[in-house]
Amino acid sequence: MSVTENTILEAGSFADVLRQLRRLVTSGEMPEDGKLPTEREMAETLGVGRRAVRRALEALESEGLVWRKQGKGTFIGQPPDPTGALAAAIAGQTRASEVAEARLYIEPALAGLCAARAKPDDVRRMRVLVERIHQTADRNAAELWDGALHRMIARTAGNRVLLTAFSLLDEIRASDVWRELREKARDPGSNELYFQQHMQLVDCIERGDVIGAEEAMRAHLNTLSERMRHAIEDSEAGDD
Amino acid sequence: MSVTENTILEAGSFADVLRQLRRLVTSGEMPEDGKLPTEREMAETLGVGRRAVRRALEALESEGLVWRKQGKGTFIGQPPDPTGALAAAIAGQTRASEVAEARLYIEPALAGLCAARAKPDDVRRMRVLVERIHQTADRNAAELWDGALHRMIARTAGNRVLLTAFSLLDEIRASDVWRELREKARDPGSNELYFQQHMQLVDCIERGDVIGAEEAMRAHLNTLSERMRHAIEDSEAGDD
DNA sequence: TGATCGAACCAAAGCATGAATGGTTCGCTA
DNA sequence: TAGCGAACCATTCATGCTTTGGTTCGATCA
Repeated sequence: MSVTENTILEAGSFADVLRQLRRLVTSGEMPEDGKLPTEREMAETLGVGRRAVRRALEALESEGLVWRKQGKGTFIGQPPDPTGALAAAIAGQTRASEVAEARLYIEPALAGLCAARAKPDDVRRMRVLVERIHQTADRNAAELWDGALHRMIARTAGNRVLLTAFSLLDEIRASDVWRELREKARDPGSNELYFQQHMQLVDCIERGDVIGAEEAMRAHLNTLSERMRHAIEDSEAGDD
Repeated sequence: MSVTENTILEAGSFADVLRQLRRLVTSGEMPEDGKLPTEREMAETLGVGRRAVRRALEALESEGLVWRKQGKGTFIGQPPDPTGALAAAIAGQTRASEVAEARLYIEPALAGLCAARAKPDDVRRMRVLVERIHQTADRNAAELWDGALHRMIARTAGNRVLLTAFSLLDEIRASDVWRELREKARDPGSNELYFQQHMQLVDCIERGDVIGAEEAMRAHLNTLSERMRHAIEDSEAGDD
């Protein structure tokens, strides 16, 4: 942002509004749906023209802090991706085995492409995520970091169609039924193994080893679904 | 269908209606959107109770000839899949190379699963499609049959998540930009090669050869994208 | 002269209402 | 008992009005 400093001197209209709105947005207050007041309301509340409010919102939008939609409103954060609706639609119809199977085909492909295309900076960020997964004590939080790592690999692969397919899987996994399934499948003894697998995967990606990355991802997913399968069998045996 | 024959004797209401509606549906008449009259209209037109119409429609629906939706109506054929909207959204953002790449990962996976799960009856229908592709003189029509074969393989694979991913690809390929691209890439000399590849693919599927089916599909897609790439380069060279 | 403001208009989205339509239940009749 | 007619329910769609961001224009003031 190259905000002209002199405008601040002018009884503060635009820059003033920008500061106030930025504080409002970043403070994490506001209703849970993240919807801000309308531009007209803000203008009146802040005692300033609508034009000034719009300029401030444009700045915040370019920073990715808010997103706007004509006829809808201004919202905090990033615009929702259209994958969610589709994922919800098919989530109810799919069995766990189908999702695991699909992952076993799509994620190794993404890992391979990622190995071919990742830049040093990408690898560095992946290593940070691997660290976070391993160091986080709270397993729920660790799973969020794990998801972030897989998403990052998918994004770095640089194929939007496969990324959409992955997002579909990711959304299904994020649904409620799956979360509790994963909690059942949790096994503290496996953490060390997961860490080694993650490290091996990122190592392959770093040296551009496509086949190796695919294999590493496949091995990782296999141990995951193995654990999951055991948990399902146990719980089903318990239910009978 | 175990329609009780005696009902026909009773001045024919249900069985009579069923026959009339089946003829109406299979005759390929009706408006292009495939929407049938409302149940109430049909009942009045045929001079019969709504209940009889509903029973007939239930039979036709169980055969997959029509689909119905509360508040919407009764339609000929299969219900549309919800992938369309998402496909349209990402179609504009993706390059041809990305789609080809994604195909190269997803379709071999589907071919492999298909080889593992196809029943003799499925294989028989695939062979019919291969015949049709090869015997149809009109290349536009032949491409429709080709699409049908790939879709059938995807469906027979029996994984709904991967099927959704495939549908996404399929929708993108069906969009206008892609159709004209395929027309440019058309090469009459390749027809014999495509036929052989299709035959080899179905052969692998028939004998449950997972690896072979994957390889065959991969080889097929590679020649396709090879042709496509040449066509793109030629047209770009021509544009300069 | 240049920036800001207020007002008005445009286009996209939401919302409320009513009609159409498949899904369901009830009592009546032959 | 099966069919019929009627009524009611839940979902979907069409319609018109309102909201809201996007845009333009002239007026105002430093």
